[in-house]
Amino acid sequence: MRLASWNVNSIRQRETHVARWLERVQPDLLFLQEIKCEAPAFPALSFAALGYRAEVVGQKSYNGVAVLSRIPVEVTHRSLPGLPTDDAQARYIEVRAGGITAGGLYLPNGNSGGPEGYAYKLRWMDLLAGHARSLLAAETDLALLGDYNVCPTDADFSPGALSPDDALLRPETRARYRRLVWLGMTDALRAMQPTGKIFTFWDYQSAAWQRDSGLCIDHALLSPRLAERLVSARPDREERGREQPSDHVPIVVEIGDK
DNA sequence: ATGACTGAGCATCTCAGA
Repeated sequence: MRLASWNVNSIRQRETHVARWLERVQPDLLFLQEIKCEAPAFPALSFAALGYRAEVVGQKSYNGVAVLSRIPVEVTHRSLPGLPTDDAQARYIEVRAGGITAGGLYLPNGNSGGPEGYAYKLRWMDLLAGHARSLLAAETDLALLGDYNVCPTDADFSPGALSPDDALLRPETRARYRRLVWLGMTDALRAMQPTGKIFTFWDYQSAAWQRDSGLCIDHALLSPRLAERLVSARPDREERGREQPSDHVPIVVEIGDK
């Protein structure tokens, strides 16, 4: 089973990038973040032509997540369980597919909106950990993948790419990411490459891509039994070199058969 | 010293991204 995640920074700007990538990589599930549109504006037809159906949790202008699948899926959640029902931010979608549960997430950045904005990020991470804990308690084969907006360690960003007090690397942020890992989840990218640089994002500014000044903020966490089936996990850096790319590249995780 | 990126939207500027 091939799982993937990609923050596309507007699906309408990246429609052809995504279509070509689906043809090239052929994932079973592709989770998308920052689609930046409501469901009716999602270009579902061009993906349907390639054999992928879309489940969309849309939002105008900001955020927005979706999943494209070439296998049957049942949507289990369209928002993170535990958030207030009036929370309008489209950041979570979860499906059952191919015998596993897979959540696609777009975690709040936390640098905007002052102290409230950062508190929202931490609250979101607390709820994510609580949700993961209950799924794992029920022996669910679980994958949580997406744009976490967290650099877990100092190996996960280039020197100078972030200010020292950035919300992506504050101790409170990292502690909450570790709490997720300590539930028994395996960071698939790091399991495949324990040391050295792994980047999934390069800023559009300051020639960050040309200088390879990047961040590792897109992650795939796997429950214990899925981790045992892990075959490969990698960011697809090729996509960052294209014309008018997203600032993030896709991550691809291969899970072997049971 | 200067300029310095991208996307969306009740837009020619502001907000957000990270």
